[in-house]
Formats: sequence, structure tokens, C-alpha cells
Amino acid sequence: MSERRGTRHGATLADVAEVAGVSPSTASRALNGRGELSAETRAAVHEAATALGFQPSVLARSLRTRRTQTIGFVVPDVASPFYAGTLKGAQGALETAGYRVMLMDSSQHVDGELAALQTLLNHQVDGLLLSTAGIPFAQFDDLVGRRGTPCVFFDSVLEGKGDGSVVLENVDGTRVLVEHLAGHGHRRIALLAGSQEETSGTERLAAFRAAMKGLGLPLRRDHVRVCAWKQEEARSETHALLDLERPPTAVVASSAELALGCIAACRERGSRIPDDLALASFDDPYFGALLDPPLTAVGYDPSDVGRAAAGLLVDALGDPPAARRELRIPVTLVRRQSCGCEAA
Amino acid sequence: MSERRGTRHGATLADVAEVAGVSPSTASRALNGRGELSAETRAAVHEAATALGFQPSVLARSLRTRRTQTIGFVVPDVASPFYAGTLKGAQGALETAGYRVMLMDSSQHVDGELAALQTLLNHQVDGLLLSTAGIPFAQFDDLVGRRGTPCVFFDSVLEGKGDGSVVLENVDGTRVLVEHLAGHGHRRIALLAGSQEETSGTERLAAFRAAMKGLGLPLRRDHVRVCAWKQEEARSETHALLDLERPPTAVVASSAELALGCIAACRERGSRIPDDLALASFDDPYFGALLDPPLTAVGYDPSDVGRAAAGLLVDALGDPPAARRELRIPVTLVRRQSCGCEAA
DNA sequence: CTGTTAGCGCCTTCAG
DNA sequence: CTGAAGGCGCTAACAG
Repeated sequence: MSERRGTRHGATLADVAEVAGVSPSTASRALNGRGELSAETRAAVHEAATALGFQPSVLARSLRTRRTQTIGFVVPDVASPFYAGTLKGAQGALETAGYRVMLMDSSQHVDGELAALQTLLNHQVDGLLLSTAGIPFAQFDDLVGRRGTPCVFFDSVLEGKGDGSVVLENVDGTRVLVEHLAGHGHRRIALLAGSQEETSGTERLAAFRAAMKGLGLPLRRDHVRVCAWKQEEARSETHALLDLERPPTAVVASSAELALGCIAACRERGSRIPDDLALASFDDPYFGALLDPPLTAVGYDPSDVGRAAAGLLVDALGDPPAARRELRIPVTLVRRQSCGCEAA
Repeated sequence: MSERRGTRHGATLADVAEVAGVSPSTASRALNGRGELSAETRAAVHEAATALGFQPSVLARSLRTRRTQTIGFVVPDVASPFYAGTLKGAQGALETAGYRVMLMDSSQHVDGELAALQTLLNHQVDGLLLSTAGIPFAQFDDLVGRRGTPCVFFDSVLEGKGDGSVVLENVDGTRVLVEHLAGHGHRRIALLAGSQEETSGTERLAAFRAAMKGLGLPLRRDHVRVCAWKQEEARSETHALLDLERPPTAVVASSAELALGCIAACRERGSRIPDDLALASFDDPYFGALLDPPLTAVGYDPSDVGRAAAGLLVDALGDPPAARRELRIPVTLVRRQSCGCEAA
């Protein structure tokens, strides 16, 4: 039933034209709704096409038109719930706009990202959705800028580059977290900061400093712990924090992953949350309410980020191309018990 | 800096040939290592290619060779941690084998899946990695069988179709769960069964029945609750279970998602786990240890599933194509406290 | 309104 | 060992 590979299956446009009794170009026009066509001709072509089960070759068409209707999507790690969510959102939006997604994982490093971009560009993607692992500006310009492929950044951006960007309200979110903890009476608040190679890492750290200052709270140098976005690293940083001479009484985790590491560490050393250490986190994981203790966090829907980024890209791909835009996705505080609030 | 779209950027093979002072066909041979070439010619071509930064057009090449080096990946829902994990595994394996992945989300329904497959086939993907939402056999044959595009199923399969399959050890895993609970003295064990449209749903349900029978435990009809793979549905099924005249004393959740729903329900009604209801789950989520109570479950790495499926596909794509194979990914029991085991 | 012509960029016979 | 020629399937420009 299955013939050998490498043979064409199904009819070509020429076949359709022949059956319909018209020229290939006319058939093409009829199928693509281009130009003025007599109703009969159009009908005949459509009939022939469906009769033969005609499926145009995307490859040939793209070669000719120089447009592939596919978008390259690059993230540091697809398996992460956040990026998987953005992918889902972007995929949906792009699909309804008639685009396909080609996915590449940069494995969280620059080389991987460069390789991913090169591959995608070779495939002549029409546009790029990119959460950068931090490639140098020059390389970006050289690779995608020169070609003019529209690119929208999300989550982790290259300041000022590309055709737009979508990031979370990192500043607001972090401030809300700090203020909430301060509202519980805490003054010695620490931060588990994520990777400073990424926008969300740097913005949240800066916002934390600003929020503390805004509240007139002293911030000790060793209360800011920078580490990778890994549960494991947050665990050891938390231990370090609690081993301090004057340990913090509360901590803000820059991501759900880091909050989990914090919880794990507290459990290991028998510290109680929120009594011994209050905790509030950026990112509200979907199982946040079922953790022990239930996690207080600022939440948002990752797919909104992907959807918004896809929207900007589609607009940038339009004719005329939309102007560059920078979007912020809002976040909202969800009070649970890790911060010291009472159970409902 | 960015020129207008629709123009070629970078050199073509012809350009390289000209600079190297040879014919295009020779340049092609040199770059692809085909045929016997004099060392000098080869060197000249390579030099010219790198000098011009030559990047072959994947489109043109594919049109000519009828091979795209891209694999279509179709899942019901990319945002789910499980599928995101399989994607990651598959992507890595395929990339090292020289393939790209084109992703489509079937949105958990048949129409979406058909559309996804059609799109992918139009793109002339070389192979397919598919976790089916349950398209009819006839449609599958008609669409991919006829074309002869190699297809490996994973997680959710079409029995006997395609060029191989990879699923979890659903039977073993479920039996282990039941036996463990029985070992704690439970006799009235219920099952939160997932969708019966999918392989993991049906296999785990059947395995549950078999395991209960094997232990000589009675199984009440209303102790088997079939629902979608959603936390919300598991929550209401759990309530229904505990509202029974003779409620179960233990429950097996067919997935982590269902286990979370169970925990949520118990919390709502003040039932204690494991005292009032013991719980053990298929799927060990990465935050399993931090839940309240810590979850006993059978675990595995989702990326292993994707990696294995990709491996089978690459083999099937080889020359000669490998024979059809069916793989099972092993799972292992992780004892924590939701089943009644003591904390370590 | 429709047909003819000419490639998109590459690879692969077929000659020499 | 190398060059010339043709075509993958489609669409755009140019005629009629």
C-alpha cells in the first residue's frame, strides 16, 4: 500500500489544469483567487482539484514566492512549563494567521541559539519568535538583521533589537511581592535572584532593590543570591541564607522553580514556612495551592505571552508592517499561606 | 540595514561556482562530497563557499531531492509537562540525526489532528512522530499510509499501525501501585481512570482490573471513575467516590493531574491523606515531594519517551529501513507519604 | 479573461 | 574528473 519513498504522490497543478482543460497558470489563479476569472473556469478548476485531491507543494510555492508561511520559535528549554506554555499560545495564534511553527531549543546557551537561528534562516522562515539565551548584538545583526527577517523577542530580550518585544510586568510583580511581605511586618527580606543573563533575572533583581529602597528597608548584600533557574541551586542558596548570622525572615523567589528549592531546603533543615521564613514567589505554578505550604505568588498565563508575541510578529509581517512595539503582560498577586496569610 | 523582504540574501551555489572558477554542478559535488573530485577543486570550492558565507537553500534542495530533513511532531497538547518533555527528548535526538522538527498541536481532537497531519504532509516531512488523539484507522491509512511517510506512534497509539511505537509500562506501573496500596492493608481500592480514547487510559484501566483480580480483591463498579485528564474532573470524581455508601480507603490516580484533583478534593472536604484516603499515582511530577502530602507515585522521564520514539523513526528512515518495533519505557515506584508510608 | 514564457536554487543524469 | 542540460512544482510577468 505504501509505495517507495521519493516519489510524488497526488496530483500536481499541471494535472489539475489538464483535467480542467485550462493552462497551469489559470489553474493557479483560480486556486489562489488571484486575478479576474470567469465563474465557469474557476468552477472547473476547483472541481478538478478536489477530484484529484490536489495538494499544492509548499516547497515549490515557497521557492517561487520567497515566503514560507513558517515562523521559527526559539527558546532556551521547551520542557520548562513556562516556555511550553508560551509555545502553545504562539502556536495557536500563528496557526489562525496561517503560519506554521518550526521549533528549536537553544539548550540555554549561545552556541545553541546561533545554530538554531542559522537553521531557521536557512529554512527561510518568514519570521522569528525568540527568547534569547543572550547572543551578542553584533551576531544578531549579522545573522537576522542583515537578512531582514522580522523578529519579536519575548521573555528574554535584546534591548532595542528586533521588531517588538513581550515581557512580564517584572517590576510591578516584584514590588507587589516585597510590599506584601513587608505588610506582614518583615524587614529583613532576601531575594533568590535568577540568572542575570536573562531579562526576567535582571529586571526582577533591580525591581527588588528599588522596592526595598522605596519602603526604606535596609538591604544586605548577602541577602541577594544570584543563581541559575534551578531548584537545586535555590536549595543551596536558601541554606546559605539561613546559615547567615542575621538570616532573613522572609524571602522573595524570582521564579516558581526557585521557590520549590527554597521549600525543599526549609524542609531539610526543619525550618517552618512561614513562621521561620516567609516565602513569596514570582510565577504561580498550577499546583501552587497544593504545595506544603500553599504558595503565595504573582501569577499570569504563560500562553498570553506567546500569544501576544505572535500577534506582534504577525502585525510586523503585515503590509504595511506595524511599528515596533513593546508589551508588558500584567501579573496578579495570589495570597496563600507561605507568606504568613491565614488560610481562607 | 535590513533590505526589503523577498530578496535573496547571501550567495547561491552559482555564485560560489563562479568565484571558485568551476561549474555549478562541480561546486555542488564538492560541497556534498559526492563523486570523485580533485583535491584542488574541492579546496577551491570550499574556500569560495566560506568566503561568500554560502548557505544552501533548503527549499530548493528539498524540491529537487524530495527530502526535507524535517519531522512532523503532533501531540494533543504541547503545554502539558508530559508532552513538552517528550518534545524535548525527540528534538534533541532528531537534531543530532540531522533533522528539524515541525510542531503541531491537535488540541486533543480528531479534526485538529487531521489538519495537523495534512499540513505536515503538504510540507513533505520525511517522517512523523505522533501521539494520536484517536483518528480512525481508515483516515490514517488514507492520509499517511498511502504516501508512505514513516510514522512512529508514542504514548497514544493506533494499534498495529505505523512503523513502530513507544509507550510506558502501563501494566507494570499500575500493578505496582495497586500492590503497594494493598500492602498497606487496603482492600477497597478505587481508580481515577483517564480518558479511554487514549492508550494510557485504556491500558491503565485494564491493568488495574487485572491487578485487583490478581490480588483477589473485590472491585466495585462505582469505584472505577473514568474522566478526562483534568484536575478539575478528578476533583469532582473524588468527591463522588467519598460520598459513596462504602467509599474506598485508597485510590490509584492514573496520572499526576488526576492525583492533584484528588488532593484538592480531600482538602476541600477535610479528608486526610493517607489516613482517610490513601493515594498513589501514575506519573511522578517533579514537585511530587513538595506536595502536601508528598506523593507516592511511579515515575519515569518523559523525554525518554520522545527520545526513544525519535530513535525508532530515524531507524525507520534509514537505508535499509528498520523493522517495526514496539518499545516500552520502564517506570519505577517512588515511595513517599500519600500512600501511608512513613516519612524517611 | 487566459495562455506562454521564464525562472526560484539546487541536484543528477548524461556526455565528454 | 568535469561541464552542460534539464527539471522538481509553482507563480509572476508579459502578451494576446
